[in-house]
Amino acid sequence: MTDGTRAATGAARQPRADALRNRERIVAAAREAYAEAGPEVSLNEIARRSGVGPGTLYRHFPSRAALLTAVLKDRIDALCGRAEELIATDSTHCADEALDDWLRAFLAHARVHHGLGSALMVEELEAPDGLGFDCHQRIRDTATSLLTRAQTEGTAREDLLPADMVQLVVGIALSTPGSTTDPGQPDRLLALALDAIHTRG
Amino acid sequence: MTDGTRAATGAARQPRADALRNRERIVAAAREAYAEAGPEVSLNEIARRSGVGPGTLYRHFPSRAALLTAVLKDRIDALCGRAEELIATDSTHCADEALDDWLRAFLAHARVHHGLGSALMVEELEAPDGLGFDCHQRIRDTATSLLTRAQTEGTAREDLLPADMVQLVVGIALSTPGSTTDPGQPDRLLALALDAIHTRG
DNA sequence: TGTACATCAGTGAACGCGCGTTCACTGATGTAC
DNA sequence: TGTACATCAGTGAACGCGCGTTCACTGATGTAC
Repeated sequence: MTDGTRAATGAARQPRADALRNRERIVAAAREAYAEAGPEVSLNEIARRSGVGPGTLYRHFPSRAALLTAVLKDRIDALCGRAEELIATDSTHCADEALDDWLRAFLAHARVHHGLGSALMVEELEAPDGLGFDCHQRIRDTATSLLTRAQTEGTAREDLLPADMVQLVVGIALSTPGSTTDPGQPDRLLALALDAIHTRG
Repeated sequence: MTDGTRAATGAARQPRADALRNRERIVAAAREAYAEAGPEVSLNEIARRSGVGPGTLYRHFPSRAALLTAVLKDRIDALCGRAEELIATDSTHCADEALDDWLRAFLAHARVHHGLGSALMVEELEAPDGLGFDCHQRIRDTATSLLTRAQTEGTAREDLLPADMVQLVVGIALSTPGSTTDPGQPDRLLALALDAIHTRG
């Protein structure tokens, strides 16, 4: 008892089965709720959808940002992971095409989450608890890799900053909500952006 | 009394002096509050800043949209009025330059209002009470005139839609809030957008 | 000009609501034997 | 394997808060004379 009961063994107790289950349910409900109602949806509403009490939600995610990050992590991993894989292995794949494809996928991701990606970009940086920073950094890294490759190939503007490229696409996502009356607009705006990103000729 | 007391004379009573005064104070306070805290700022907060009771605010502006519109109307008039004037009179002024200048001013306007312009664009259309529609239409008309002129001169892409051009700039405003850590970014993003808008060569 | 009055703007307490958040209690489950 | 127990996750009523909105009452002021 002099050093506590846990430190002596050095092994943490296994997480309870119902805790894991509930955590998963909360994340799933949050994912749905965010997609339907945007990132401002209330935490009580998410708890209700999950079928858990608000206290349970708080136990798993002490802040709104923590939950947001948990929801995004999977998607961002998928989004960036495949791109990084492509960069590392497939050197024959056209750098230009890879960049365009990725930005297209990124836009789709940001739009389906009601500009939730941007919420992370914009808000999380103000709360440097390291939660949102990971996601943000991950996207920046991937964007940098893709852009640098295209620049080396000479198909992207030399003076373009990766952060600017990302932010431009985030802007498109924010200005074209899911309820827009013109479903073709996001693609047209992205085409414009890609046009600006590429070198002329 | 058979036809009411007012209809007989046909003249409406002059608005009271304090009513005009308060209306002006509310609009001024709202303008400040929106610029500082964004378009989601509470109506009670605006009333507090104005030094009037909440009831007074409601008497003048029955909905949030009505107040928003009143705040924007002046600025939008200024923004669009001068452009339209230029178009009508100064045919020697380069169409290209006029378009760029106007989009630059439009971006500055949208940014200082925390994407408030976009709030109008996006939300107001859903409540077709004619309040937000005026502002939206005004901007679209100006954008169309400027773009058409540039297209005639051959300095803007033929396939570009005015609505897309506006939306792209709105996106830049939304993705670069006033608190951004990179004050040069909005200009750089606009330069990219302008690049996409213009024809190559 | 001065006065009486009808009109209508201003007031602000109050309501109901949903939010974020807490906490004392209950109960499930991982672990040691 | 089975059992006792300590741990810790779950619960959900409750709190304080600020919001949007209302409304009975007060008071300012435009108008008629």
